[in-house]
Amino acid sequence: MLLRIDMTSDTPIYQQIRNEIVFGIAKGDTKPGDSLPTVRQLANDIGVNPMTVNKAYALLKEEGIIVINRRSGAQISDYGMIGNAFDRDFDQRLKLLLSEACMKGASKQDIKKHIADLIDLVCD
Amino acid sequence: MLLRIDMTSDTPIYQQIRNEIVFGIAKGDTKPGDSLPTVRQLANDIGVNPMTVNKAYALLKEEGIIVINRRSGAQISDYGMIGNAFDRDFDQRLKLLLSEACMKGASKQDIKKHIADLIDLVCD
DNA sequence: TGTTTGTATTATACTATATAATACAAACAA
DNA sequence: TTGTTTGTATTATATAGTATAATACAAACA
Repeated sequence: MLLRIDMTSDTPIYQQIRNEIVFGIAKGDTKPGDSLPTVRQLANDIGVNPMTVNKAYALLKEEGIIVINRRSGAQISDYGMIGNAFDRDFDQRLKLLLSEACMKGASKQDIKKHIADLIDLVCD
Repeated sequence: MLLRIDMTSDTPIYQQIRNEIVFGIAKGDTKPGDSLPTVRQLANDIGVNPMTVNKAYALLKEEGIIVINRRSGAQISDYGMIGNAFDRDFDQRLKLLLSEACMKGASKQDIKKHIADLIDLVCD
């Protein structure tokens, strides 16, 4: 479990941890049933406070992305069951991205092409 | 100039103001050369402190989206000249969205279709 | 000259983030 | 049972971001 964390980023560390795990799942590197490192282990690897990792795990748990057994630690859940992929928050963030690209002069075709390329990069 | 601001949102107000203006430009409601309300006027309309609006304007100016003449106020700049629409930050945010959709079980085709629909909604 | 503009300054309050040091109940191995 | 590891709760502290508030000032223009 190697997570790329940028300490200088505006994005909070616990959020980055959560995102990196999402990336791993989407790419297929991490699959349902796979175990995550313990809170203390991951905190030690990254070099942050255990409570920061705990916050990331709590967030993932709340989202239904992982399940936590007190002893065996955290495992990737059956994330296919979570619900609608395109909820309001998702659409809001997506609309903002599309608008920014549009505003900067990218054509609709440019955007679609660019996204199609990225999908193959990040999705399994 | 009607901006929809959500006071209960986690997104900072100055950020929401900036985003709403971006939406307006992408959709074609606001065009290069168009004037924005004065800092005090917009602050009064929305019901926030003038310095909050000023922060949004300063951000838009830094991004090259508006130009500011001390007397005549803020105007939409020729945003086509800003640079590459797909910079590192843009791709990072886009990858996260695509990964989340993938993780939740959406197929690549689903995602492309959904995005194609949204593009027509938000872009001119 | 006088008014409006964006902007700078200073102060205050609140919240989020992160670290730190403990502590505790649950789960399991011995 | 006993002992260890797990996630988690608690409390305290420090820092930074956000927002408001009250002024003040230089630039632009009628």
